[in-house]
Amino acid sequence: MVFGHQKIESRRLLLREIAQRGPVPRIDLAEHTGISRATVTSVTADLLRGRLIEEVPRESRSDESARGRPRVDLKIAGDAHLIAGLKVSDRSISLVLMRFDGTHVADHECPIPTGRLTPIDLATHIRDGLRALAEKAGHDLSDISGVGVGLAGVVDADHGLVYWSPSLDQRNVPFGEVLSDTLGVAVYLDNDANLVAMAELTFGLGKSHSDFIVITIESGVGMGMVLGGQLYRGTRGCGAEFGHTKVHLDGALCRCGQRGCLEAYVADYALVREASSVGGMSLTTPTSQAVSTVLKAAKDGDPTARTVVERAGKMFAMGLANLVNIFDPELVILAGEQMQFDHLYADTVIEEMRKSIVEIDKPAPEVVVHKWGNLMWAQGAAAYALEFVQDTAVGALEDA
Amino acid sequence: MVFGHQKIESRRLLLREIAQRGPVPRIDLAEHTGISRATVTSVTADLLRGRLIEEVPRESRSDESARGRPRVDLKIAGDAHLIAGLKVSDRSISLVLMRFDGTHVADHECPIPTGRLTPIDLATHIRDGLRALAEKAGHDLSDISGVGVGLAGVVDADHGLVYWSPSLDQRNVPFGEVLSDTLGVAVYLDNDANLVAMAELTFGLGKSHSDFIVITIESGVGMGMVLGGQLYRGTRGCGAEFGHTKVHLDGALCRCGQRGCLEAYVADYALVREASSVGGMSLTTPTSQAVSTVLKAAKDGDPTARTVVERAGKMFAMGLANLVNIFDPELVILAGEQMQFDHLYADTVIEEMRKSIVEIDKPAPEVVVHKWGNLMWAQGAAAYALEFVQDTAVGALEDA
DNA sequence: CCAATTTAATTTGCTTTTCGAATTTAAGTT
DNA sequence: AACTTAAATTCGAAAAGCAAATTAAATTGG
Repeated sequence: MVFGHQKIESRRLLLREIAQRGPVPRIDLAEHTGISRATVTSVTADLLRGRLIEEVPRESRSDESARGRPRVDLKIAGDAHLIAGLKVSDRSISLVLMRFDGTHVADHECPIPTGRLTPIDLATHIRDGLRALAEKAGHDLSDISGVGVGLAGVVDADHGLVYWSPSLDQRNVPFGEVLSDTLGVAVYLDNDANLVAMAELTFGLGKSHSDFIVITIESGVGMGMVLGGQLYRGTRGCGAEFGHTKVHLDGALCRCGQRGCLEAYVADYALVREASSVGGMSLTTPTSQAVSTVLKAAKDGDPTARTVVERAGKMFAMGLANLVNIFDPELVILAGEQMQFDHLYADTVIEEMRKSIVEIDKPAPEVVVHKWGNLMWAQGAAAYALEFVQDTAVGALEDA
Repeated sequence: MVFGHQKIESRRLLLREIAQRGPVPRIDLAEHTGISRATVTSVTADLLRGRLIEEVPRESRSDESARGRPRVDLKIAGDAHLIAGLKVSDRSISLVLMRFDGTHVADHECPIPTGRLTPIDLATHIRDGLRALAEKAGHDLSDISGVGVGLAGVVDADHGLVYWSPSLDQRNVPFGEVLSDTLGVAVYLDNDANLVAMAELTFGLGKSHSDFIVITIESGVGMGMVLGGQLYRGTRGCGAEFGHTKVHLDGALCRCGQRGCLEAYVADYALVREASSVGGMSLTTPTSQAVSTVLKAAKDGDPTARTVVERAGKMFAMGLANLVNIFDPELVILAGEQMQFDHLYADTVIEEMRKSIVEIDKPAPEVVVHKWGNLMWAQGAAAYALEFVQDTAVGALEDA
């Protein structure tokens, strides 16, 4: 048939719908998908038989009539599969384990040597981390149905190919393959910039929005885009390089070697560099501490520090405004874990952005700040893997 | 059925495929779409019966064996429908008439009063223009199956609503409705920035690329995006405002009232303004002539003019690089009709852009310059309408 | 407490759509 | 003229989904 096996297609569609809407009765599924009630009954029967979903009694609500046959909610069967997600950063790996319904099972953090590793070494560290993670929950590595992996650098997610990553000592590594060989489990690789967007799409505001962008600030500035309910990756797989968007002609030097990058004004190292070179501040302390010093000085009214911090805010607002002007999203999510960057998330910055976007009668996009924890990335990786595991599970359903 | 009437869906799919690939034999259609040969035969039979496509003898090629039953090419039946496209600009309307297969029938240009018009007035001018256009080809307005209309401003294409346009004296006009009432023909409205992208998608490089951006320079700077083979409009329908992307904090004043917009450095009025305010050039002549003067002076080595023009180029390169960094497209198309902007399309500018994008192992996106004629916009509008006419025609096919 | 009512879910029979395999068609080749 | 090759068509069967009818599970009212 045209669209592959169609029955599989509607199974997939309904499974996704149930995953997204949480417990939901059949009649609502029919309503929202446009599939007839008869077919919903038959398809959900298949899913129930395969133990991918389960029926749960519905608690009565005041807003719906209590008469008639009561609705029966369907939800994803949490125990159907285990999914892991992890992100590799410079000195550690963060991991989470979740059930098929996205609920949290365990998390873990394990240190790795700093600097570049061989693919085999990194794969081994990941395997050890996953084993420890599984053990925490009384499981075995082989119980896991899929592992999502986020890696900094340039990654071709479709082919599991790593063009370049700060974590690896080689270029053009088929790391997806290496990893799944090492683990004996299906591995889904992606650029880490996309992970937070994925996490938002699956567990966050994606439930109610289909076009949004997510900005993350850590050491660098990252970005993920969701367009039409789908993660958009560029064509070369190198994610959206918002941090290296130019905000000043021949401006400040960026660690990427170019000039005028947004990152060169707002990243931690940029703040410290400026404050120490211009002001009398001698900052020989490590970066993270030095940043706090600069921010505190700015708050306390030190004029140099204040200028530096204010300019960072203005540049950030300008970069954001450019994004909004180009994409016209419904929503902009600023995600981060560190209080360090509060100055970029400040109302004044957002106000500044609003003033820089093209005005029309419709309201400007909503801006929300999400302070996620450290596991945000790993959870996004798991969300990414979850999609594949869902599809695989649907494909593996036997016919009656 | 799940996806609406499926037969209609496969008819639509095959018609699009034929439209895009030009004359193509059935077996290739089956190959490319994944539809079985049996079904291709039956569906194309329907399309043939409805006279939407026709069989043409295939010229023999050296690269395919001449044995066996020869392939029979299918192509869109040009005479099935007439489609018009038009764009409203400040002092005239440009129109084209094309056949169902996209071939040119006639074009026309008619002046309109400058300044804002009432919706009814503008609709009347459009009707008159269309009548003149149809007459040129020996047709009547009522022979036209669909009209695509491009309007500057903020347009909600899905609802035919014009939030604001420099051509209209009112806001929030349901202009699509007004027009189709006036014309008695189906009207499809869109923001003009999208039209060139549409034209490229349908008649230009869209045949071989699915992710690209199109930049247009006239008086302002416009942009259209094609992502995944589809035109991307923002969520508020206000097109991609590349021209009002900020390239300098608190920079030059733009006619939109904000500061530092790209347009404020590269648009015609910006060049003239700078050259006259700084240099000794007194430019009281009309803008288009003044621009030529500045450009000529720059070429002849006048230092002031040269600085102005060079900076425009650098700013443009920076804006382009930002786009590439964010989208990572396969291709960037610079489209324009006026030789005036050659300085922006120069190799040095493109080279400058290449130096400002994030480097990875894969090659940078291709950049091509398309010097289309004045009718580019109108043709894009027609291409937009063509899609709808195709779908309508498929939907109207009677069953055997 | 039982009949009527209401609403959700399921079953039944049928239609639509597509496909695979066999067949036909239209050429070239020997 | 008989054979080969490859495209297109035909034909019977299977898949998938739907509408309408039916069944199920609750509340409400007398």
